[in-house]
Amino acid sequence: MADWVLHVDLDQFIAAVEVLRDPSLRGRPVVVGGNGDPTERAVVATASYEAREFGVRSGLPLRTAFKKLPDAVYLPVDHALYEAASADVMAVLRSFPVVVEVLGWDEAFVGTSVDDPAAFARSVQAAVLEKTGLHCSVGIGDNKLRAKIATEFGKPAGVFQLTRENWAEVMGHRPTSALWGIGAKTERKLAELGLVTQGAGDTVVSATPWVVKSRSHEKTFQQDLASLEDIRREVVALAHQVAADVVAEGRPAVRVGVKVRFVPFFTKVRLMKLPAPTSSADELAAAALVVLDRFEHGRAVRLLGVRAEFSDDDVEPKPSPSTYQ
DNA sequence: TCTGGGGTCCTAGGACCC
DNA sequence: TCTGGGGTCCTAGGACCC
Repeated sequence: MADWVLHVDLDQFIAAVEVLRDPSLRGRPVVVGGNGDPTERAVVATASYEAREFGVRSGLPLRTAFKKLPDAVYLPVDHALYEAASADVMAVLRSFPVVVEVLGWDEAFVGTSVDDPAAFARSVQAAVLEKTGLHCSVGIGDNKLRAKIATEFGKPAGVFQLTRENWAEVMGHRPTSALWGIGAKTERKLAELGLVTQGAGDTVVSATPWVVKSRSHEKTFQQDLASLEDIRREVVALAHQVAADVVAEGRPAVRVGVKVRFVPFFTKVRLMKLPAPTSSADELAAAALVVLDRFEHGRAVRLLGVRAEFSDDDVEPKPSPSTYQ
């Protein structure tokens, strides 16, 4: 028996959940994003494989997607539905004798000790499909980084194993941005330095529940805001939404931040430590207005955001090694 | 028909203290 | 007569991920 890290990732998760709700969508190009109105300021959250064939992918402006694919089905984002589906999938994973570390709605690390990880991965896929109707891909690795990267080679609905043995063969010719955590900017910097890739990574899969460190709400306005009066009103409204999350979290906020995206597309963030921790909507709104006053105003505003941050001190201690299997 | 929303982590610089 | 070194707190910004 050997220790393995599996990375389980649902295939086109949001689109797949929408197809489960409405099976008539199966096989059609489905695009989920914003309020489902492809003429609004919003971007694609997920596109089905049928839509991806036409170049519609996550992050693309909905308006651009609509130009490429006017006949696709456009749907609004339904967070509650995806959260419920995600919880079902995680429950299936936990039904195995493994440690599950949730990474997001549609992915998790699974730590296990088995002789045949590929066979185990297949049984996980079969269980997830049977219980939830959703397909997933599984990456198998000797650490988290390799497992995470392996998943992409297994999509869709497949299994791929990436370890010290085949790392150079599989990854050697790929750009550094193929690594998890390396994006376009870092890739460019590394290329200038001529640096090569390597596969050192974290092997500990932890079941410790994720503890949120901040809560935020932001809003892109369909029409830019010109008056300070409108801006202040929207900041107060966002602060009240954030306060509701803070109350639900049961921990007071210790910092308040305001994000302003000015026209044409220029974003600034200001933060302030609160004089005392609070969960009060009025106090958070008042603090947000104080922070708002510290911006240089004058340009029109296309987005506003308000964030509340929690103290690091009340976060649980690190998992002990005994949580590792 | 330009460019969402919700997060985390890291770095760097200034203020301040001993 | 001119100012070291170390530490912490706080804020701004960058980068990345889903």
